Amino acid sequence: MARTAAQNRFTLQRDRMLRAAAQCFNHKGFSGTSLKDIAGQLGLTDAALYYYVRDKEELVYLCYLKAAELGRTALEATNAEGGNAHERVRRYLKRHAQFMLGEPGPVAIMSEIPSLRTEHREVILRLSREHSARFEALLRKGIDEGSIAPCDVRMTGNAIMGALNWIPKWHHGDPAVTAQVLATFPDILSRGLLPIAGIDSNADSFAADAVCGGLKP
Amino acid sequence: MARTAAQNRFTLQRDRMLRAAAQCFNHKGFSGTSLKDIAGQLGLTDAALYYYVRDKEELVYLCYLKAAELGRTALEATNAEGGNAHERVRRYLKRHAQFMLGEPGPVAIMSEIPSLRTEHREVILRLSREHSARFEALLRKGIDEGSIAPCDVRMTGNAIMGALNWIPKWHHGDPAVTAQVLATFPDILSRGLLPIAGIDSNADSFAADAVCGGLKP
DNA sequence: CAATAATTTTAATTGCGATTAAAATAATCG
DNA sequence: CGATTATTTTAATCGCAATTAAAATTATTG
Repeated sequence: MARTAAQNRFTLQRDRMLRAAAQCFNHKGFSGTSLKDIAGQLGLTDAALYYYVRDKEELVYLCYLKAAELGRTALEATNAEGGNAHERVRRYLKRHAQFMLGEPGPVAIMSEIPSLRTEHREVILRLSREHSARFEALLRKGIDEGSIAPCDVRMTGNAIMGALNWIPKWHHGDPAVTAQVLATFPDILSRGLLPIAGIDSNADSFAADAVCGGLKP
Repeated sequence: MARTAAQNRFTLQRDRMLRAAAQCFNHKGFSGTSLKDIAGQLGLTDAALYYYVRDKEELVYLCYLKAAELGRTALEATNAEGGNAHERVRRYLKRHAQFMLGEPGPVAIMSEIPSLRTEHREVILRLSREHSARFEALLRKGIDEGSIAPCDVRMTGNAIMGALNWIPKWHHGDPAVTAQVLATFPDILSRGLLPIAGIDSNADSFAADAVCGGLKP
């Protein structure tokens, strides 16, 4: 249980590594960053990274794992605070964005999931699906209680998560922009969920639902 | 002006190449796809690709260029059809998604812009910014005419584009899902733009606007 | 059909980035 | 301090995917 000082240092240093890696991936693109680049950011030599990870694939895996856990944490923390579903969605979005852009981050965009080795890929995909499922459950709760307008929760979830996950693509670390994002994004993304008195929601979507039947992403 | 048959075949074959490349990139990730993979899809040898492009970087550039032009085309075509801004946004989203998932596509997710060579990167970024600007102008028009609720057009644009651009990430070619996406996405993404009688929009965002002042994508 | 141009392949080459092994340095601990 | 452990570096190696050159094939055209 009690971690030795060494174990702590190891974990801490590895986490610095993951942040450096994420930053490089987002700045220079995945194929454009070498282990040397990442090591360079930390004032180290590329070979030093192998003390912390088996290989580059594991490095990527750990980056993605961290990103996934961060999302889960954001949602759990928000749910723990209570409130109606619409409010929760809003607060979750803000918290998740805060994590991505601020302290625990930066977080790497998961553009290379397919090249993870099978076991790792499956872990990430499972976490990813679980997170989606929990978010969809929250949407459903909102629909039941009336704080969220009826909608196709899977597609709506995908849309919102997509917008959220894309943030690191155009956000380049400017603190003013960070503040702006945190101030506006949660509202922008949750606004479309509000029930509108007198409008029976998106009728089109329901028609499509009826026509298409079950889906299977 | 009149293109010879040969020129036509060349362009056609190159376009098949771009589609194969985009599909590979999205399926296997960028770092996971070799020229051999792309050539394989076309029943060719890797070396054959060099008849069509100078190098791999140019291949990626052309993929991205196509993706960018496709977005511009979708928006222009929609604007040409007229209608109020909210309706246009909705139709544009549908058309763009249609392009990405259907005929002219598939389209490659632009995850490797940073590793394009400078001139190419600048072309793509310029097109990208121009497209954002045009979309934001459409939002502004909607706000003026009252079909869209007042909002931070830059952030709202980013959010909507993010959700749109993320689609190829989780869409794996199932026709039923494609239909579902086209039927629901445009509504989901444009719903949040509707003015709501009795609600003076997202006051938070405006407060933030006042505080932050200018931003710099 | 001959000749020229267009397209693809075969067979090297090449270079870079990931990886490894062994040595060197720094930290920790009895 | 001496010894052991933790961390990093130096210096190779290694493999793979990109690239190239020349030859072979296929299409076009006068």
